[in-house]
Amino acid sequence: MPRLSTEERKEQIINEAIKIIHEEGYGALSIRELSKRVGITEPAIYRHFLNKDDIIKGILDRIYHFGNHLFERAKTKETLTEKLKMFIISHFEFFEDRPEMTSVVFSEDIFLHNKELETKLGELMKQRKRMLIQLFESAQHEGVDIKGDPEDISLILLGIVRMTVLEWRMTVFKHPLKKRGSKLLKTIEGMGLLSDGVIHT
Amino acid sequence: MPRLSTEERKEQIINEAIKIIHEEGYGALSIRELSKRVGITEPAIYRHFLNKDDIIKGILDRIYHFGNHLFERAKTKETLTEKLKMFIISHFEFFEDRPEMTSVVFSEDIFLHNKELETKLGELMKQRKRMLIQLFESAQHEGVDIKGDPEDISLILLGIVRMTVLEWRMTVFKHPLKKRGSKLLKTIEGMGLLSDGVIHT
DNA sequence: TATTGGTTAGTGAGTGATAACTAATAGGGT
DNA sequence: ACCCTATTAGTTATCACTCACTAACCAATA
Repeated sequence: MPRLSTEERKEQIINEAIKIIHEEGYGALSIRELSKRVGITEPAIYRHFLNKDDIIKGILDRIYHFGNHLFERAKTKETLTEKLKMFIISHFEFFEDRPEMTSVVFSEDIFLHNKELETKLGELMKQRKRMLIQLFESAQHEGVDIKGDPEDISLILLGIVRMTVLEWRMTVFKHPLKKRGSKLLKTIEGMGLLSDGVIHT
Repeated sequence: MPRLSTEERKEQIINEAIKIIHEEGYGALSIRELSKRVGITEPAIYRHFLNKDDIIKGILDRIYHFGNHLFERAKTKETLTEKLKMFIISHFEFFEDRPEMTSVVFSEDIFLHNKELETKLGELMKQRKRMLIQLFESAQHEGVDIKGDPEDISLILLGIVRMTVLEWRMTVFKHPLKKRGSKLLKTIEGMGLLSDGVIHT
């Protein structure tokens, strides 16, 4: 077996870590099992990561970076409603493509009992919310009338995304998530939760 | 120290288990630590529970039983909106009184890699959703016009509750949850998400 | 006196991490 | 083109420790 560069190996290790968490739970994520799957020995893992928590940090980084991609994608759209819809649907697409990631996202307790990891997770959640709020505020700047506190609406939207993904996960990824999400979006729109409001000119 | 009855001891063990999960995470929930906190030895724990999973089952049972209480309380209200509001606010009250429980609720991954526990968690989530749907349907029966699929609206409401509690937890339980929830409910009402709709007579 | 809730002492299996050492690789000087 | 050297990616062997769980025995209670 050929030697890999640190970058390649790091990617591989994080991939396998995510898979283990998904398939057998965080409790089963041991350096032993991880090294077995990667195909190198335990100490070799420590060539690439300081310790176990450092690996978890790597996983969180991935989610964080995806957030930026999400935001850029949402901003390409014209109206506020379209931006929000893109933001939400992108989430569903992300998880539909990477179901393993749901296991990580719904294992928050992993992160909450280590200060460094907790901070990182907090930043991640704030990032998502800030993005949404920013979408609202820049629309407001352009004269769109938002009914309701952007902070509240952001929380509501994020809650909906989370719950939908959780439900999908609990039903063992049966129905297509994106389809379920689209139906939900229609319901939301029908109720007037997603609308561009009145434009003041 | 007087010997306790099984019922009392079981309660005590579950209480301490929840506390450990809350304070140090599920990873720190060991029979050793648990017995130390309860004030008995490790094997004594096994006099009251079959194994570790059996203790977790006990925790899930508590959440389940609270659900029934929740539902009864919601049904005392007159209109659909009031019922839904009561359902939501009761959740916030529950968690505000028992912040430790948030740690359990957001540690789903504990339950998801053991078939029996996974089933129990699935039932729990279905229970909550069935309750909401039932509220919608009995209102529909009385002629109230619901805009949107009750299934979808239920998911949205549950998502909102979860996200609000998660946010509260992430901010280290700072702001009063019930107050935050009330404000959120107003936003929701203002947006028309919670309304009794048109009554057909 | 029988049952129940407790004890002490011990099991095998698995944990994250480290010390000591080696094979592979990339780059610069001749 | 060739060797030499520093660095990097890997190895084997082992550490000290924790895990869930059990057998055997004992004392308090009903």
